[in-house]
Amino acid sequence: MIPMITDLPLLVVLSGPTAVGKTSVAIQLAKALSAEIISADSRQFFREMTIGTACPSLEQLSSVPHHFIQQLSIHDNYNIGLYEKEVLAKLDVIFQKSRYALIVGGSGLYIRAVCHGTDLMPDNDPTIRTELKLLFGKEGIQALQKKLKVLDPEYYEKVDRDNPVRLIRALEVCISSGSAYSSLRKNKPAARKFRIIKLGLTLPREELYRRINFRTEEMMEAGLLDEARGLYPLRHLNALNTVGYKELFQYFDGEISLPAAIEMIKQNTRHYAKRQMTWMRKDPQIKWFSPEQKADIFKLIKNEE
RNA sequence: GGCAUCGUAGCUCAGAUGGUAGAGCAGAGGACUGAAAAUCCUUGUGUCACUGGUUCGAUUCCGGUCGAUGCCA
Repeated sequence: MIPMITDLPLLVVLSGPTAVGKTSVAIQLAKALSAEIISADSRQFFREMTIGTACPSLEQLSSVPHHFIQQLSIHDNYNIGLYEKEVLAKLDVIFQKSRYALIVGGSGLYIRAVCHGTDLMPDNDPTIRTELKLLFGKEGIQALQKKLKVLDPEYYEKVDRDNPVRLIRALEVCISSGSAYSSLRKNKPAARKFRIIKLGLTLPREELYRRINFRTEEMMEAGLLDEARGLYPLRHLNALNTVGYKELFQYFDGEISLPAAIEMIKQNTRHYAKRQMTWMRKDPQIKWFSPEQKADIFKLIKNEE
């Protein structure tokens, strides 16, 4: 017999800009639903980064089972393809125990990978990327543009051509797969064995910015400076190209004063929150709430049944 | 008190030998399928401190006022 649609378990997606208060809402919600939490914060994956990523506290982590938190080292290479696969596997396990699972985080692309799916792409050979970076360093963006125009004229027409990261990604796929990047991008929603409800937390801009400033000060008091100093020798790692760390590295370099670095952290966090909102606003499925509306959120989820 | 310099976009500052002005940053908007807390794009009208004068025309020149800074007393 074909299962009724409502027999499918429910994945509750909770997103929103940084510092909006996702963690505490998520924990209360998870308790109320007996759900486990999957993190979708691409920097909370790394165990070396705790204070600067506003990682949930030990009490918070022990009050509800969490997954995909500090499970990686900053030395590991990770990407959304792996994340999608691993989260789907984890959800299979969670849904054996519970009708609900909660995925919480601010990394829109990672959430998209779980909900919508990503197209299958060849595993990337790191040497290709290294070579492309080298080419970019030596000959500039034009060299990448020229290459892409030949290998994938269709994508060349639509990409933001001044964006080296995007050009390099497209090129590495073209080179390692032997076919055009655009031909692999199907963008078809993947089949999922669960239903999805998307919730977003938001606050008026001013209030959010106030919270960001306050949280930055809290991080400094909690010892972010020491955490960053310990990671300073590893600053070249991608995971450390992160707000809260890169500014302090500049301070260690003697480029800026400590107060200036702290101001930069606040500012760059605001920029980040703004980009998150731009991404999330685009998704019409997200139902928006303020972090205080926990009861309304709970009611909405129950109405899904 | 005297002398000097300065007062231009939220901030830091450019600039026009007189024809009402422009950058960086901030702010705002946007893009983004394996680096995503990353990366990239778009967006600048403001009594040019105030007030008289010269001039067809002044924010630009001259005088005064106020404010800031520095030096001298």
